[in-house]
Amino acid sequence: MYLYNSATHKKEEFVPNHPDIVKMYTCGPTVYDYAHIGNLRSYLMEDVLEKFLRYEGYNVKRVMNITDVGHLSSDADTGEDKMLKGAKRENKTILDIARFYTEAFFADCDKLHIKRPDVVEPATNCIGEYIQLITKLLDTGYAYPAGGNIYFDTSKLERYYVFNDHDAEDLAVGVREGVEEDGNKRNKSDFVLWFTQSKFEDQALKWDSPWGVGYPGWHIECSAISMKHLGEDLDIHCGGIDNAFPHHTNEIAQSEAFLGHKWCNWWVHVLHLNTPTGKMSKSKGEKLTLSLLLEKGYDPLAYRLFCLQSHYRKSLVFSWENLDNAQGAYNKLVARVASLKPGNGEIDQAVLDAQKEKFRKAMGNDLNTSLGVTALYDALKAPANDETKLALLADFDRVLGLGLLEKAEEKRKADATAKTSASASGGFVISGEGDPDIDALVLRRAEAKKAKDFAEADRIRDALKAQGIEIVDTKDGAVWKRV
RNA sequence: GGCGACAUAGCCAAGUGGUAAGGCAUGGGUCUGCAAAACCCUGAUUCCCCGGUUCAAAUCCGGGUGUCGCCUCCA
Repeated sequence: MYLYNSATHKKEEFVPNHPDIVKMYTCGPTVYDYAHIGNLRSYLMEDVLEKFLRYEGYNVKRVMNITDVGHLSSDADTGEDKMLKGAKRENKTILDIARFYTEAFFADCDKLHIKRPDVVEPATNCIGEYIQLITKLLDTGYAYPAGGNIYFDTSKLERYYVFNDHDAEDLAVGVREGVEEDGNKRNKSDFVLWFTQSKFEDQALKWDSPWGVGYPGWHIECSAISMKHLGEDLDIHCGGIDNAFPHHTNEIAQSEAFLGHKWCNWWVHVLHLNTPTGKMSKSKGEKLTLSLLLEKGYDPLAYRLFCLQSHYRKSLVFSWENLDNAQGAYNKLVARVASLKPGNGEIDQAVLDAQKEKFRKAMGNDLNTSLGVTALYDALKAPANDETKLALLADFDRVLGLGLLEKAEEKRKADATAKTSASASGGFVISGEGDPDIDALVLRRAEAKKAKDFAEADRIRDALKAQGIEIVDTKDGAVWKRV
């Protein structure tokens, strides 16, 4: 497959270091609050990448960290730590909070059909590894102590700004409010590997180290956790675009200084989901969590479709109108799949192969998920029997993860249940929950219709609608449901 | 201020030099007492702007403009 590499700014043919395995690392969530759907977009697109690699026959080992140290006590993040404060009042420890939001994160992932990585490692599990890494960097002269902290010396590297042509002089330190230049640094771009002088007054988690009691810097966890589980090299490192600098830049600096050789070949960055007014994480309005989408009646998989219709390297604007579009498209897709009849003839191998090739080509071109979704529609329109179409849909869904066959099966079952629970009266069938009062009204409306008293029929329909009950006529009778 | 990405219909988008896929929405039709659902039909003389190369440019080159991101918390 061809995959865009942020490190070279080019689409390149993907070739893993070892033919038998693809080593993949993902920067995981900071678990101090619920993830918003913009966070989840990144994990969703990375999930598609992993699934496509598997689809192409690769063995994938994927590792994800959980950031549960370093940021939790920060007050810099405007008001976002309210939940943490609230939880503190409830006598929960930071680790309880981390556990709670880690579980919430994976619960969201489940709903979006995002596969759990093979290894999930909390940052607080690997203090020994960080110390080992930092010790070697100090021994080899890549790191230095200053003001109680250990810093990485970026001037020791031939090339520090690997993603962009930054110039140290151009970096505007202090552009953001609350960020002050650290006088201990030898170079503007140096960064902290180990803190003993806490930036935050109430840093709750601390560990002993050769340099004093403290806690690790922001970047060291990803390098150490990756090496712990994937060894000295890495095929693909993923994350949101905001991580490219400085987080990933610093990871490369410390990892390659430690290893003495090239570390990771492919850097995959997912662009942001924005609101019409700007960046999601800073939006002032309601926090867009997956739970909120569910409360409003959206299917999480409609959100997945919404993401898949766009491309991971393009920023995407979220609006309720856009999500409505996606939900409508998803419902139609499920309905069309549900109307296919299984066991309808033999699979047509020629059609199957031709359609699969189109899908592979689309997805293999830097994960063109928009064309991947088009392949679903092409499969539904293919000149073949239903058995072939179902086989294609099942095949593509291994990567797209839209759960189309499962949803279609649910829909078929629900329709069948409604039919069997229908009560018949004089040949007129009423489907619903079986409420006798409502059934009686529906029947009265049917009789009014039969007598061509449409005014009365519409009156009953409107009256029920006022109670939140909708009647839909079918050729066998009427179906009512609460909306 | 510096660096980077992106710009195609109301919206999401495909497109990698040969005359603008697909999806959603809209509008029209069939069906229905009406409605809903379903099905059929429907849309860009043009791809942010201005130049250039070419027989031919959404695609290549140059110059603008706009939007978004990063510049030590961020997916």
